[in-house]
Amino acid sequence: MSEAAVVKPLHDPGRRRDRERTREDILEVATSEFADRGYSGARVDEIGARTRTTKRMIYYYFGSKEGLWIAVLERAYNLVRVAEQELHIEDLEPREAIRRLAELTFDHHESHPDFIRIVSDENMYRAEHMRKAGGLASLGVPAVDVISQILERGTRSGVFRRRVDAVDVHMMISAFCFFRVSNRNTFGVLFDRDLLDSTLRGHYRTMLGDLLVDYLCAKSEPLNLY
Amino acid sequence: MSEAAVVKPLHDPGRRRDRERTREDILEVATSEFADRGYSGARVDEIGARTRTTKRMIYYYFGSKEGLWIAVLERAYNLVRVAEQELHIEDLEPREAIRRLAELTFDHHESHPDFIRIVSDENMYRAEHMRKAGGLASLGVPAVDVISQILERGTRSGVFRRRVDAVDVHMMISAFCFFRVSNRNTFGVLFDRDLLDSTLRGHYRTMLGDLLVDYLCAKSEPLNLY
Amino acid sequence: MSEAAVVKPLHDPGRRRDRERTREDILEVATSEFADRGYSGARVDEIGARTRTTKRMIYYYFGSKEGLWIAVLERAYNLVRVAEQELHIEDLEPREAIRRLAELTFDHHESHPDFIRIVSDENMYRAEHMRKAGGLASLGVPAVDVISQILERGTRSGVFRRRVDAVDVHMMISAFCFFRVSNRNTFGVLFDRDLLDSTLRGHYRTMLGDLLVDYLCAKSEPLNLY
Amino acid sequence: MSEAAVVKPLHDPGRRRDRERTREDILEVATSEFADRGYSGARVDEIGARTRTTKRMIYYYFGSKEGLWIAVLERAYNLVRVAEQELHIEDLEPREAIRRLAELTFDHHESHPDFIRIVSDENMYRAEHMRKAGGLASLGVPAVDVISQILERGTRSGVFRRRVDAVDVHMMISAFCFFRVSNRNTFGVLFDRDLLDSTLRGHYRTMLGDLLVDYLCAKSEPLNLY
DNA sequence: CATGAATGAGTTTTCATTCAT
DNA sequence: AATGAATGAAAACTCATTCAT
Repeated sequence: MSEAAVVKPLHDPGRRRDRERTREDILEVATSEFADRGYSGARVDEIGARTRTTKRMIYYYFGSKEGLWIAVLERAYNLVRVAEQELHIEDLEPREAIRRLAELTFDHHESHPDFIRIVSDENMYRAEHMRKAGGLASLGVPAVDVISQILERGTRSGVFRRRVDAVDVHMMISAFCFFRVSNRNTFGVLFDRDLLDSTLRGHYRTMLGDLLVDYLCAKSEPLNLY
Repeated sequence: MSEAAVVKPLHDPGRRRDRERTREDILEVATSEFADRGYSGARVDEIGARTRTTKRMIYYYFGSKEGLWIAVLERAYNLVRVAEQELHIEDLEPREAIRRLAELTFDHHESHPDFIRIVSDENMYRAEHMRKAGGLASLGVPAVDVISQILERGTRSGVFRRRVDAVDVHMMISAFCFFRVSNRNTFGVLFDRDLLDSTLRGHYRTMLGDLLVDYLCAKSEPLNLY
Repeated sequence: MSEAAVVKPLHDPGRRRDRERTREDILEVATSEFADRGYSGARVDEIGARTRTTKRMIYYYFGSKEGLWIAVLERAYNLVRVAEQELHIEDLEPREAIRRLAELTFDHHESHPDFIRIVSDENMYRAEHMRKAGGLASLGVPAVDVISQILERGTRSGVFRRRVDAVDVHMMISAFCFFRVSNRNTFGVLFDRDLLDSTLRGHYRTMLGDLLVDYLCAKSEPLNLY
Repeated sequence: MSEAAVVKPLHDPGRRRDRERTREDILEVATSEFADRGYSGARVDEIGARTRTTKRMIYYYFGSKEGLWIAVLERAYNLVRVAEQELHIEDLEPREAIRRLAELTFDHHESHPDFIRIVSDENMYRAEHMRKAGGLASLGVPAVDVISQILERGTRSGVFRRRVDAVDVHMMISAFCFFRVSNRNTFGVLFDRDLLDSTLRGHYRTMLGDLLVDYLCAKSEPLNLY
């Protein structure tokens, strides 16, 4: 079908334009399209076509395809941050707390494959857009602080005998959860196992907790990161 | 620079043509270019220009950009398989064997960032090209067999008390090693830590071994995968 | 001459853009170019260059070379239909009516060699594009109805004694008129006669009428088509 | 599939090469391919691939795609000429003779659609290749001579009262027979009738004879061609 | 603010043909 | 004479972006 053939009832001129609604509409469509085809593979035309308005508005609001991608990235990370803040594990026993934290990450990754795909692709661009964005630098610090507190409590109480760095714990959790989603497809072909098979969900969720707890509780030399 | 400005002896008339050499030359350049810019972002023109021959030969030998990508994927995975076959850990103590295996994977991922980027991008395409390729299905089985043997020995000797599945062990190792490279950039921005910092190399290499050994040696319920 | 050397005001900024004018402009140029070189031989570049706008607009409005060809076909047949509707022969004596109808067809074919060439080429493609087009199926029915009425009147009045099918009469007329134009060149080489020689025009025009009238007025067995 | 991937057992080096067999093999394949896709649409690669030998031999024997097309044209017309020479109608009653001649043409066109398609396409090129070929000029004369003799006998005997030119009779026959095959597809779409439907074959074959006989037997003014 | 039309610069792919033994 | 590898030029098509009201 030719480009010119696209005829779409544009939004009702009699209804008050809502900038925020239009922006949000575009961002939602763009997130889905970028996640589906990657930054380079996504088409501005296609995003525009799936929007309530037209392609022209993308340039109106975001300036360029890159500007749209950056806005999508910022929005995606902010949604994660909001989710993290809903976790309340201050009073849990340290081993249980680390399990709950890991499970939250596990669940969030599973339920946000679009986010994983966008982050994956941003890594293909060596995070250059995140660096441009500003406001994303050190966005992970609060999450690490939560881990630090758990580790501190566990160490004080003696259940965590290994000396570990909170960022590294976060990395272990992320690696496990991220890989399971991001590499699902190639892993499936190579090993004939679908890591997202719903019957395996509990298995992997428990495994992650065990992995962390076993590691943290084992005795180790004092940590010397650098 | 315009294409026309490139002055290059198109082929050496005095040298015997060699299908395999030409193909391999193209594959090497394509691997690097695809890794650098992704499938969609890479340019056939550019790949051709960096080759001993011309863009035209890409179509002569591989038919299309997609055909070239598939050939690159097949070659990349076969190089991994060859590396795996050089590992000889039959006689090592089980805990030491699993550490050595993990370290091999760790080292290979670190020294082949191109491979990681290509696999990442193939996951963006939901491994559709790998499925088309044929010959890549179940390519991972031999690697899993090695793990199975280590686990069996460790279980028999009593050092491994946890019942685990070999594919899952492979997944843990891969997730750790893959994520460290694939997500280096976004992780760096969010947590201000370069996972590939050379001074941290030993730290993470040891961490992976500890993680696995702690997990495998801990006592567990009998495994029931499904 | 290289494309780059063509200096052309790409569009007149002072004049209102007009979808229909642009489309029609492209269709006219395309008709001429397709007729001249055939579907496969015509060049999108060349069509674009002869247009008020650029090659890009061909894709904007018609999506592909094939889409343009289909649009050209539809337009060409619709022009024929319009011409047919201007014929008013209801009150003529049947033999005279059939002559006038044949002469209209004769004249139209002679004055629209582009149309003949395009139809010839579409037959090379087994009319696949016409089938895709839709809207062209049974487009000939009105023309056949006109013939049916003449035949009916002629039969009733007794001047047409042969029982004939209207579609077949149309076929005879078309075959004669079409061949004269479509096969002019090979016929000229083989028989050293130019069927379109202007001094022969009246000769062939009369011949067609005679052929039909002689046939229709001759006595025949009852028609049994199938 | 890439070009390079074509692996075909070339002809047996131990068997004596037969130039003529190879040429004829190529010509047959080329005729079929040219008829199927037209001159411009046919691919030298594809013709080569369907041959016993390789594409390279086409250039070896025919010099170019155009050279091959010319050779195909010459061969096609020579096959027609051979067929015409098998007709023996010297002793038939003139009306019967003209019917038999027309039927021979009718049958030949029906059974050689490849020939019709090639001639159609050559007309798209304004017979430029036939003019280059040489040996095809006035190739039709013998066929016209046969008609001249029939007309002469019919006129002498008084059954043909119309004064007609032999070339024109040939044209009428050709137009009818050629159109039925060449325009089968577009006619089918426009009028929902397949002119080559086998149940209509006798109908059209008889119609052509009637058309000619009615015309030739009708009384006319003296012929004055120019 | 909003928008339909338009577009320059690439990008993949194709094709007849030639090279070099 | 025969052939496998190679190729320059051009072709169709795509894409993010801007024009002009």
